[in-house]
Order: sequence, then C-alpha cells, then structure tokens
Amino acid sequence: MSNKIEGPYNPKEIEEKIYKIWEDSGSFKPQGTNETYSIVIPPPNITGSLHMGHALNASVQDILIRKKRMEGRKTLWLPGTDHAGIATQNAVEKNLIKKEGKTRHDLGREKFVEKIWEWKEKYGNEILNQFKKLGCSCDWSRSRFTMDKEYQKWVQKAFLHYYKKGWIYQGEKTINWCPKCQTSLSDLELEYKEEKTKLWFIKYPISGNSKSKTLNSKQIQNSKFKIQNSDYIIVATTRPETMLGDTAVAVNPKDERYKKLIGKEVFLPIVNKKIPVIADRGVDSQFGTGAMKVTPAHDLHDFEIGEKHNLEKKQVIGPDGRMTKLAGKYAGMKIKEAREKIVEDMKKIGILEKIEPYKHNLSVCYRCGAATEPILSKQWFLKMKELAKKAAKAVKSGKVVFHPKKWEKNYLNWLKPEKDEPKDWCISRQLWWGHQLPIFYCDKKQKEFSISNFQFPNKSQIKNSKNKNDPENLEIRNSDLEIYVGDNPPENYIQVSDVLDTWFSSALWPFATMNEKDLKEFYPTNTLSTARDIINLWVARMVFSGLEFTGHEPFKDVIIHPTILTKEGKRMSKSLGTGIDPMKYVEQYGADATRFGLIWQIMGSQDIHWAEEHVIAGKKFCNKLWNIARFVLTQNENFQPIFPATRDLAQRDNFQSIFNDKISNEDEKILEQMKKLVQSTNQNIESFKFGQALRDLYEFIWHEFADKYIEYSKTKDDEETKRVLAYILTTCLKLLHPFMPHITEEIWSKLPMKDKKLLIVTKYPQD
RNA sequence: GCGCGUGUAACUCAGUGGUUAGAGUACUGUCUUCACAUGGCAGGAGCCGCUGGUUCGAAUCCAGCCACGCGCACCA
Repeated sequence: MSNKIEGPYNPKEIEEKIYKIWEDSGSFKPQGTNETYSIVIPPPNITGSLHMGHALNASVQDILIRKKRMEGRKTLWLPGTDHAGIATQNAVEKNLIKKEGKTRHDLGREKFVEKIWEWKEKYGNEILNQFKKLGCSCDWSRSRFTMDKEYQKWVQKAFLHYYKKGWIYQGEKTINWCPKCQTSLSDLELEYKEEKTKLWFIKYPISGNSKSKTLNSKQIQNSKFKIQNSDYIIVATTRPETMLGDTAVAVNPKDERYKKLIGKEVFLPIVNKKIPVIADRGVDSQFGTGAMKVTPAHDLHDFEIGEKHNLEKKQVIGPDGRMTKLAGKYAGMKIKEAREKIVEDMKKIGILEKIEPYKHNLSVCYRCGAATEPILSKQWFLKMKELAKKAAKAVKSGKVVFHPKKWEKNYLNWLKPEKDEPKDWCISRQLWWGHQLPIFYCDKKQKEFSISNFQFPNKSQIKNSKNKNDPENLEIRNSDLEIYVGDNPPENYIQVSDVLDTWFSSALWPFATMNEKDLKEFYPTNTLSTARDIINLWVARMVFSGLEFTGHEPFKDVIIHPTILTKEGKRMSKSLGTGIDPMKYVEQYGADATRFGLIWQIMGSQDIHWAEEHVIAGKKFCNKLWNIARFVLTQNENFQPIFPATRDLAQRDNFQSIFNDKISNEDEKILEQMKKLVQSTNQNIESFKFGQALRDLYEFIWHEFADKYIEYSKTKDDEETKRVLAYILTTCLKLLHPFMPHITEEIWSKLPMKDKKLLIVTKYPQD
C-alpha cells in the first residue's frame, strides 16, 4: 500500500478496500470487556432494495455504533431481515405471474412457499449488501431472519404464552379485509385516500304508521306507489349496496325528531323485511338525516352497535368482493355493479330521496392500495388492554424516551388503554407466507369437518398437556376433535392454515434475535432508530412484547428520524416513480459523500426535502480533507503527533507544556477551537443532533483549519506548527470517522505512526 | 372536526429577543501561486408568508389570517 496521498480523492478504489479491511479485522464483532452498547437494525423486508429512508437510518445507527466502539464499549449492531408476510407474498406471486403466467393457486401452498424461500435465498440479503456498501459496521455473523428456526420458537412461545393467559381468542367480528390480497388486516395496516363519492338518501317506510299500515311488499315494489312524507324515515349512506345487509336503523336517543319512532319498525325496501329502529348514542344527529342504517357485517362502527343491541349480522358481501347469496338477485355481482343496480331499482320504486356529492376517506390496503372491505369474519385476536397499559407506562415513566419527544404523543395517542384503545389486535392473516398459528387439531372420528365452522375453545376449556415430555403446551382431548396448542404437535394433527400478522413476529425482534448469552450481554438494547410511520405498528408492539417476555423494555432511546420526501415535498414511492435509489449516489459520489449528504440534512425533526447538492458538497468535502491530509503529511516527514486530552488543553499553561512555549496566538486559537469542537461533537451525537455535529465539523475543518490555520502555517517553518497541524488533523479524522468512515480510515492508514490501530477502534476524542 | 409541523436568498436549509440575517448548491467576476480548479479570493442576491400586538429593540414572543404538509377522528 502506498503511503502517499495522491489526488484527487477517488472513493471507488478506496471504499471497498477499506470495508474489507474492517471485516477481516473482526472489528464489527463485539470486542473487549467494557460496558456494552447495542442496537438491533430495523429489519428490512426481503422484497426490498435500499431506499433513502433506509440509507438515512443506517447512517444514523452507524454513527452511534462507531462512536461507541471508538469509546471502547463492547458494541453490537445486529442486522437481519423480515419475512414481511403480505409484501413478500405479493412480490413473489407477481413475479410468478410475470415469468410463468401462474398464480399461487396454480402451484398450491407448499410449492408456492418453496418459491418464496428460493426468493429469500436469492434476494433476501441484497439489501444488507447495500448496507455494506454504505459502510455499515454490523456484526454480519449475527444476521437474523424473522423465520429462522430459533426465531420461530420465540414466535410459538409468545403465542402460547398469550393463549395461556386467555389473551388470544378466536372471534367473529367485522374486520378490515383486503379483497385483492385476500386477507384480513389490522387497523394499523390501513391507509387513507380521499375519494369523491355520493351520499344517497334512502326512504325506509315506517311500519305501523297509520298511513303505511296498508303498505305491503308489493306496494313498495310498485313504482307507481307514492309514499307520503310522514310515512318513512330517511337514511343517508355512501354504501347503498350494503342496505341489503341492514338489520336496524339507529338514531340518537336525544334526537327529538325520531324519539317517537324508537322501538318501532321500518320496512327494508327491496329486501322486504322489517327491521327495528333503535337508539344509540354513537349516532351523530348532525350527520345526514340523523338516522343511520346499521349494517353490522360491513362496517366496523355498525358492528359495535350491532353487538350492543344484539342485531343480526347479515353478510351480503363476500371475501371475494362480490355479493353473496344473501344479496338475493344481486348475488354474484361485484360491489360497484350491485351498487348501480340497487340505486337504479331504488329510483324505480321511488324510495331514493336525493343524491348529494360527498367527499370522504377511503381506507385502502397498505400493501396493494386496493380499497379494503369491512366484512364479518372469524379471526384470531390478541387482547390489548393489559399490553397497551404496559407499553404506555414504559413511555410515561421515562423508561423509553422518544427523540424528538413529540412522537411520544403519537405513540400514547394510539395506546390509550383507559379508553379501551387500541382495539384487540387481529393477528391472523389468510396468507401462505408467514408463521402459521401453532394450533393443531385432529379429527378423531374422521367426520366431514369444516374448520371454518368450528369455534376454537378458549383457554378455560383447554388444559396443560398431559404429556410429560411436553408439559408446556396445551391440549384438549374430550371432544370429537382434539386440539393442541404449542410447538410439538402429536402426529397426524393438522395445523390451522392462517398465519400470524408479520408484526406479531417482528414485535419480538430485539430479543428473539439473540441467543441466551447475547441476551445477557446485549439486551435490553440501547437505542432504536426508525421511521415515524411504524411507531405504533412496530415500536409500541416491541415495547409491550419486550416487557411481557423479558421483563425489560427492549430499548431506552427511540430515535425517530425525519422522513425523506422529494424536493417537491411529495412522498417517495416506487409506484409513483418518485423514489430515488441511494446506491446511485454511492456509485456516483461515494458512500461517505452520500452519508454526508444525508446527515447534513437532518436538522431537528424537520422532514427532508431531498436535495442532491448536499451529496455533491460531501464529495467536495472528501476531496478537501484528502488534500488537507496530503499537505499536513508533506509538512511532517516525521509524523509525531501528540495526543493531549482536550481537558488538558483547557488551560493556556497546558498548551504551552504540551506544545512547548513557542506557541503562537494562531496556534492557541485553533487549539482552543479544536477543544470546543470535541466537546460539541460529543454533545451533539449524544443528543442525536447528527446534522449539527456534521456541520460544525465541516465548518471547522474547511474554514478554520484549512482556510486559516493551514494558510498561516505556510508562513512558519517550526516544529510547533507542524505538531499542531498533525494534532488537528488526527483529531479531526477521529471525530469525523463515524460520519465518513472510509476516507478517514484511508487517510489514517497513511499516517506514519508507530503502533497504530485501525481508526475504527482508535479512541474517540473526549472532553 | 381535533391535533402537530412548516413558511427565511433561485433551490435545500440554519439562525428563536440585541451590531450590517447565515451555510451548502446554483450564479457573477477574478486567479492556474509550489495541499486542493471537486480549489482560492471577491461579489450579487432576502418587505425572514400576511396583518396586528408586546418591547427601547421582533425573523425570533403573543394573537389572528393565508398557504402547504402530516397524524388522528369521521367516513351512516
């Protein structure tokens, strides 16, 4: 290796070489016996390639890890990937359709899952390799995947634990259903899209009213029949087609207009059935007509009202997004089609009062963007009350701290256990890819048996296993059907086909990734850095999972990094074509320049309107640093920097004792500034102000050191000046290393010093 | 509807009571002098969203308004 610094700086040659040196040296592995410091990486989906948010987050974590490592802490940054249920299943199936023209159903579950595993082997680590190109100092030997065998055991253990507590139960509720992905979704997996639609006002004739006593279904069907004003109650709806599943009309008990109708019945037109008028405080008298049609099977709010009033749940829309048999003549139609037909029919009968334009938010699937459909479905739920309490307490008590603090509000706002929020978590998914629920059954009598009609027992009906080898698990043996819950089912038992929500397993990430020895050393972890959109989806669930299964909060500090938007302030997304691949910058300007550009833009909690010019600035800065180093080296043939603690530099007397008494005003000034920079850099990193720390370093190195001191040094030719030059350079390299690791390590390697360690493990300057 | 955030140079952003408001990028002029032209030096560029208030003094504090973004709720 040449010890000469030859310009200009060319990252391409250097970064890969340096990375290999680090890896070969074993520096990424935890070293020494000092206090530990650990971070688990938010595991990216195996579908993914790096996006700007990943690159930013990786840079943040690497800064922390590298600084702590240089401080001598026994440091672990644990990497890995997430199987990402829906996202991966969709990606692989899309690929399958494109390449082979087959859907997953053509292959069958087993073969399709095999395909996904092949995909995982092929692409699963691609994103981690991109982290390597950014210079991330993860301990790759500890890389984990959320479907590793050991991890799977944790998932089963967690499920069984909750089941035994009676917190996991099977229930039939109206849940969010994605007709495209063909699975249930939790409330957090919805996104909202504004939709311009209409509000249809429909007349429901009142039964028992003097004038409508004579009303019969034929009359209602008869388009010539005119209903008098007082003979009906008008409801407003955005979903006219769901009226087929109405089982009540609800009004607010305080609403004078409808008071006398409470308890009476109305005719449900088209269906020709009587349904009751009920009173419920959840009805907003201000909205529409103040009377609301109740469709428990197709609206989450209506479902709750239905439960309260014991209403029938009539499912008229199926999981395929088509009308069911119960929809009568509309059966088999798609929702939109049925809507048009029904509106047409209502017009004919004369029960459509009016149509108004209306704007509302449509809930869409966060993975495929299709409009979700609330449908009645048998799913598995996890009771949230106690867990939410725990998670809320962890933050309220200050054991888990968000940075910036404002995100705590977001977190607590979702949890609100005193308000019975969040609602119980729907943890089952009708997917093929993921952790299957560890529930097994055996049909003893070999009868025709439909699992979908079977209500699984809850904890009180199910007992600990009698099997002495397997006492942890649960089983039930006294019915025609034997049930087993656990991880070691008896032979010939069939496993429930549903899989767990991918977030159920990622909630265990901070500890399920560690073996017993590592758990003792590195858990709880210190810092978690992630994006704000998964605060509830992931962070909250990790907190209560950690508390539930280990008794500890899984981390202390949670950094919510800014979101990177396009220059126009739009969301970066692949589908919109607004995404930018950070690897492009790594290729073009180098990893250090890319990291510089990213970190430069983290100021406070402001979202970032991505500006490439800061990456260019990073590249220029690399070159500047490169040339500074060359200059200092040519001045110092015998490079013998001394390394005073900056503490000692606080005293003028000490400058002199360390740098000899020939020290000049310029020397003193730069040393003083250097001392302050060491302090502020430490403080800024410790308080997660990465952008500020980097800007200060840039400002000092370029405008104080290079522009002023180096220019001054050209007028001098004495040992003192050379030593100051050497001291400032080496200190800057150390301070800057966590931000721009490759170039600093490369320059460091060229300094002719004795007994030199790699910079990555050299002591970080401290005040 | 409730809440949060933002609005400063052409662009991306710092600055949160006190000289003449800063940086990076872009722009203009100039210099190849021996660390660096991915550079040096010099320079132009801003009713600090609008209106009002507090103050000796406001980009900064307060109120209202406008614009944009985000979260939650509603979404019958």
